[in-house]
Amino acid sequence: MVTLRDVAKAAGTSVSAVSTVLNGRAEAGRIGAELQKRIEVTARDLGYRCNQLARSIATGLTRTIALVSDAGEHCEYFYELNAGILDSASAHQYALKIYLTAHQSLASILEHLVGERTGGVLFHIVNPGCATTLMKALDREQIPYGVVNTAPFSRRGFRVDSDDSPGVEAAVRHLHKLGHRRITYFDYNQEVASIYARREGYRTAMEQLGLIPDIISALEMNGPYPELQRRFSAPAGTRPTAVVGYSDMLALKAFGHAYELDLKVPADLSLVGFAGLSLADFSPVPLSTVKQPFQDMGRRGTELLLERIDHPERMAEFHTDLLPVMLSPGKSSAAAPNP
Amino acid sequence: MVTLRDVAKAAGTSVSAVSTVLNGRAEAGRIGAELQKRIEVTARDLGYRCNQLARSIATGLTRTIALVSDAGEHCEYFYELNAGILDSASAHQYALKIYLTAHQSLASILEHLVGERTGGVLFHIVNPGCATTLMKALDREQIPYGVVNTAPFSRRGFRVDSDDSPGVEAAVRHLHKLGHRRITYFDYNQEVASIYARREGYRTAMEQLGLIPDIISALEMNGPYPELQRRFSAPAGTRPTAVVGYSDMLALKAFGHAYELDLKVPADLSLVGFAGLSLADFSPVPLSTVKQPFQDMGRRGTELLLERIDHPERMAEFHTDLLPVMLSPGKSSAAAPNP
DNA sequence: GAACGTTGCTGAAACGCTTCAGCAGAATCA
DNA sequence: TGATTCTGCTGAAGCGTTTCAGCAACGTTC
Repeated sequence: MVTLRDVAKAAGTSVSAVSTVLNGRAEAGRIGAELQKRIEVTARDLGYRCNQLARSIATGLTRTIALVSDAGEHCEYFYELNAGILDSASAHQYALKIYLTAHQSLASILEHLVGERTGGVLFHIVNPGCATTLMKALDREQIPYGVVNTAPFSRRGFRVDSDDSPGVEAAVRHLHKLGHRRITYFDYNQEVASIYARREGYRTAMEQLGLIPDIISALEMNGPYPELQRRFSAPAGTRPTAVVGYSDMLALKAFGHAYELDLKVPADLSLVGFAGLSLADFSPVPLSTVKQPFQDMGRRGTELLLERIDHPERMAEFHTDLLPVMLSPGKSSAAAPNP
Repeated sequence: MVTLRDVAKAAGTSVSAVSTVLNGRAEAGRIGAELQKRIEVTARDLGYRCNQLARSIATGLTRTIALVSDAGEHCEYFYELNAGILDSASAHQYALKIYLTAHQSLASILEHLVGERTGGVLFHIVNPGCATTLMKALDREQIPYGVVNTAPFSRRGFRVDSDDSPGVEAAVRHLHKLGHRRITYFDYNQEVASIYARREGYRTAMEQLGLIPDIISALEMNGPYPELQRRFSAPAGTRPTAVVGYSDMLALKAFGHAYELDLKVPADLSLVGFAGLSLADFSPVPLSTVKQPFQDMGRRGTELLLERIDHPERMAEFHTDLLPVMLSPGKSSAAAPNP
């Protein structure tokens, strides 16, 4: 390991001169051009690399942020969120650490977070319990944080999420424009912000269009869904001609039931999902879906976090950022069948 | 921030005594029971947390490993691999850092890896270029590494992968047992280890069963796939009755073409995929698939890495670990249609 | 009662960096 | 010419740990 001292010795100068030059603080006219050059050259020749740990303990700052997530299995958007966070973090020379509550106790996560003097924390958390415990501890340790793609769990920090309600509205209008009048909404029973937001979007749009809302809230996340089967089994004149799903996953579950009953998508039934990830593309009929900007959300969250790291006082005010979603028509939505 | 010194002062003793006790090195009979108790109590009362950075620079060891991946968008198994790695890492009190080559230059990743004195690196890399550059640098810096779910890129370290070939064999046998005789294999042209391994499994099984192999290697990863369409358009007596896909994704692409041509799955066409993640479950007809043990692979990789960290000399020998895959019958494979 | 062990604790160096006071010498100014 | 400012550089302290030599005090042994 080449240290500052090694470089200083090789360049025939002092450790502080080397540090100053290598950190680009030489511009203040403190170090002569010739010595500066000499230091840079020897540092490169020796393959010097700053020991960030030592720097961190000297400065009291670490260029590391963390993502804490309680995402369960098969979490689709994990990669996308990650990618966005990393994109922005690495642009600012920050590294990212990951903690999953499913694989580590809260206590041990906390231990790591403060033990390694993590600069700030991004939460992607569904379970309020997890979040509030950790947030309280972080407040005590003065570590900034915020949440991404979840409900706000505190009146401090910030929240970045997608603006879901208009997305579902757009989906309903899209179907309406295609001639659909019996549009069923399909979600499940969970007390999560996004469930309410999207359902609300559906209600609003249906009302404005003068249509009768029809909401199926499955009791469980995993099927089968008898209510849906019942709707699909009705005669063609009364059966829904379109289903908007809370998620791509649910839209595909609807696809499954339609398939069983030999309803053809999109000829007999149009389908619109929500999320816009791989599921939508790999459906037998590419799914029309409302795309959430997961990468952007990760990026935005990171930016807000870095801002809080630089200005801890801003933790006091709570800031919400809702990023727009976009309807992305696939092949699963088409003109309504003739009545 | 409460430091060792603060605790020492409060407990009326020396810094070294506190360090000794708090690290559990007091058992050697070096510290009296009474003082030990006193230190523990005051440390707890003051909310002391060891600054891992300082410890790392003092000991020269960091309890951090990294995952470097060049996984592109929509990478399905990223979460699973991650979860496995984290599971094992956190059991050993290690933290995990993530680097994606798509969002950061190799130089900057390297800078981070050695700058923060990362203990070891797990690669999940498809592009050989990325891997070898980084590996050479890591060798120079004496940082242990290994690859997970990719081809070996070096004769040092280790490789953990799934044992794909028997998985495809099992898939073919499964279909054969269901009466299928015209079984087409569907992959794409890419020079990747897993492509060869799985194709080989198909060839072997077909040969042993006395069947004629029929392989479609798409030129592109994204469809449409005219070859497949042609096969599916053939009359019932000559058309394949089953397709084994290189991945779940490709199996679903086949589903898509079947859907267009009104071939019913599994009545007219059986389908088996490979990977066994969310895609398989959310298909309209739950996909029969060969499940890869991504979490286990992550865990195993981490264990091997930690072993290399403790015994750097073992980097010299190359070790391969192939974990078994398992056929998981869904509803997309059934008895072959009557001829 | 001298030599030696053991027990229990402390002090200080070291890890690799940053930062700041300070010191020469040169340049500028009154 | 003496005072002041600027330029260019160094030395040392400090960040929070670990670790090890060393030192009392006491007990044991011969």
